Amino acid sequence: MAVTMNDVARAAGVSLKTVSNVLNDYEFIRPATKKRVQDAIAELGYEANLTARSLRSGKTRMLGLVLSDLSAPYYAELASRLMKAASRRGYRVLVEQSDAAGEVELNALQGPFRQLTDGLLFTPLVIDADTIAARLGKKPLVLLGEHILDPRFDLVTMKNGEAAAALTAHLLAGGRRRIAVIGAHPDESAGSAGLRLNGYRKALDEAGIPFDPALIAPCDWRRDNGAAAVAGLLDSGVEFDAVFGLNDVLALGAMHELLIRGVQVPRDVAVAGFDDIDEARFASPSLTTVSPGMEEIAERSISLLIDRIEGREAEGQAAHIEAGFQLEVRESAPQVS
Amino acid sequence: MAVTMNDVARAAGVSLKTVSNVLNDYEFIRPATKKRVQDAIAELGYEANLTARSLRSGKTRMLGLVLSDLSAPYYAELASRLMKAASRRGYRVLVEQSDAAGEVELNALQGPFRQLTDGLLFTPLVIDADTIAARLGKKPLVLLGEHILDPRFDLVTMKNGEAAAALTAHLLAGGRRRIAVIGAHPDESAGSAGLRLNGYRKALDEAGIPFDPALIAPCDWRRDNGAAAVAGLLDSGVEFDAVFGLNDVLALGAMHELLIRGVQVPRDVAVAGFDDIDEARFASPSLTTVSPGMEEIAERSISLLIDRIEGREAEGQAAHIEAGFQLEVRESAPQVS
DNA sequence: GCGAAATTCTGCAACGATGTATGGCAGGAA
DNA sequence: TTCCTGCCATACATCGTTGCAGAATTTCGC
Repeated sequence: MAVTMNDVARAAGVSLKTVSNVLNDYEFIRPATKKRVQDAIAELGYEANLTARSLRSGKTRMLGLVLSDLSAPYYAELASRLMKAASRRGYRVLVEQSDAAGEVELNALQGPFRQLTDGLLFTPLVIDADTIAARLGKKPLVLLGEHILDPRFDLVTMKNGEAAAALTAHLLAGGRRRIAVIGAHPDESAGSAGLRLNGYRKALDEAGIPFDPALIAPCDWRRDNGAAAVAGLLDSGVEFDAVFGLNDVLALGAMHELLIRGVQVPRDVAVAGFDDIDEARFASPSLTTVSPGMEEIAERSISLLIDRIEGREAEGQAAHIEAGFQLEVRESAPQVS
Repeated sequence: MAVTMNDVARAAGVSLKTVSNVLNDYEFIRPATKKRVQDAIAELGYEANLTARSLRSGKTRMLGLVLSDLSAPYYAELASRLMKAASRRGYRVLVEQSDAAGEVELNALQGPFRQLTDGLLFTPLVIDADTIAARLGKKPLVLLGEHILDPRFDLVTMKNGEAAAALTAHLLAGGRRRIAVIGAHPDESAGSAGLRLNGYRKALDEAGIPFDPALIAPCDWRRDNGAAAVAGLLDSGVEFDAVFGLNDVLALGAMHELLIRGVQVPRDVAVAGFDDIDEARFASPSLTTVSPGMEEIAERSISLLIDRIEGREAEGQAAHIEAGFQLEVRESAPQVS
């Protein structure tokens, strides 16, 4: 049986509550008493029981993180950073993989998962704003990414549209005129895919290049889909001189397929991605991409969520935070002077 | 205020304890009573308070997973699979990143983290068997990987030595004679690095090829280290016709550096890795590597740990489980007939 | 139709912490 | 001297659940 506060109290010759007060930095404790208690704690090796504390206080000091799949490099890096940022502030992160299943997303909002956490970082992929609003309890929620842009919810994201436009402009500046886009999600306009596609179209417009739907390949954001999409384009005979993967794994999958088919990158087809995962820098050729300021995203979303939890942030108005981005020009779509 | 068991009991006209019994599938409950309770639960939208349950029962139905860094692709994939396997059995996984810091590893063993979990999946990188034994409480512990081989602890791992030998033999069969090894950990023999290096030496021995220490590059298992190690080898003028990265990111970093320097893969230098991360298949050229049967590792380690927790597994003797492996021959070190 | 056994349900006391209310004891003001 | 205020410590109730022991009811064998 573990050491409890009662044991400490007995050993120190004080009441249970005094031990509690010492632990919680209560102001009015005589230094001598405090020391006696602390000595007893050290001697007995007492550790506070977090479960009991949670039951009594209603706080768990855990944050929930809901994302589709932790094995996707972008999410893995993000989760790692979020966990470190949370840890610095005395919180842990409990991850839930939704696999883009609506049921899991719903359960994360209201089920046992919610109970275990003081607040939620949520990347909704399936359910919509009204569903969230309907199921949302009293605990704080911060949305990540931006499948949902809604004044009711806090949101931390990045300048998807701007970044995609900048990347597209870079490809155009390199002389590319027929830029295929891989990973579009036709049914969804507010999500990252939609916003990035918009950025692409905006850049085309500004350059006076017509938009050709034949260049847009819809698919889920997985490496093998990127490869398959490029295979489809090549087989269908659509001409293109660049590929914009709406995220890095798509671009890398696409690049792999191009190289297998004997298409040279970047000579024949330039390739660009989005996310700047660690792998992009070490691909061959290295991948031109957008670095989304992930550290900023992690830091600010954790800060915002914890501020909400601890009531430091004014209620009533949702925060919409947009992290900056940076173009990482590498071999797959180099600068052309 | 949330709905409690008391509210349900009142609504169903039974005692608090009967509600508890229904929830816990107690055997002797009249079907009619059970239904009344279940209806009341449904009507009130009651959800069990996990914190209270944990306090009372001493179980959290959470498993701890301690690894160095979730953003490493191998760990990300492993964590994802472990979480799914645990979820199927009604457990959650709480991840702790140690960053290979001994202090964090110690705290995971005995601190608050331990309290929050019913059992631990632990990849120790710094602390040794005796330290673990000294700090180990009563809760089950399963070691992952094999930096520690000790009869006191359960261990789930793979045939590191055999696999490395098979991979080396494959390189030798391809006519390679000077195989550089990247990512050795000179101070540690029982860890994955040591075992894989042993496998390499064994294969060399069997082929009658002398071992050359100049070909062994020690470094931590990070992509940029792989690149730097190859750069070092090239600069130092050591001759080699193959690179064996002790894991995939090392191999991929190495391959990147080779290609940048104009060394052709596999013509001039073959490259092989270890882990078969998703990325290996889509690298250019695709990476020859060892697939470690990760699904088996995930499934069996979760099973073992939960069996221990629930007392299904006989105490007293530690299980040492070795998952199988498979050679994935790809472009970077192809089959030579 | 009786006692024993099986079934069904209940009350009480924990699990280990914290919030509230309050009780002493100083010392300074009245 | 008396009263009040500020400091320090305490007792008790409480968070929502489950284990234990036992009460009440039914079933069953003979």
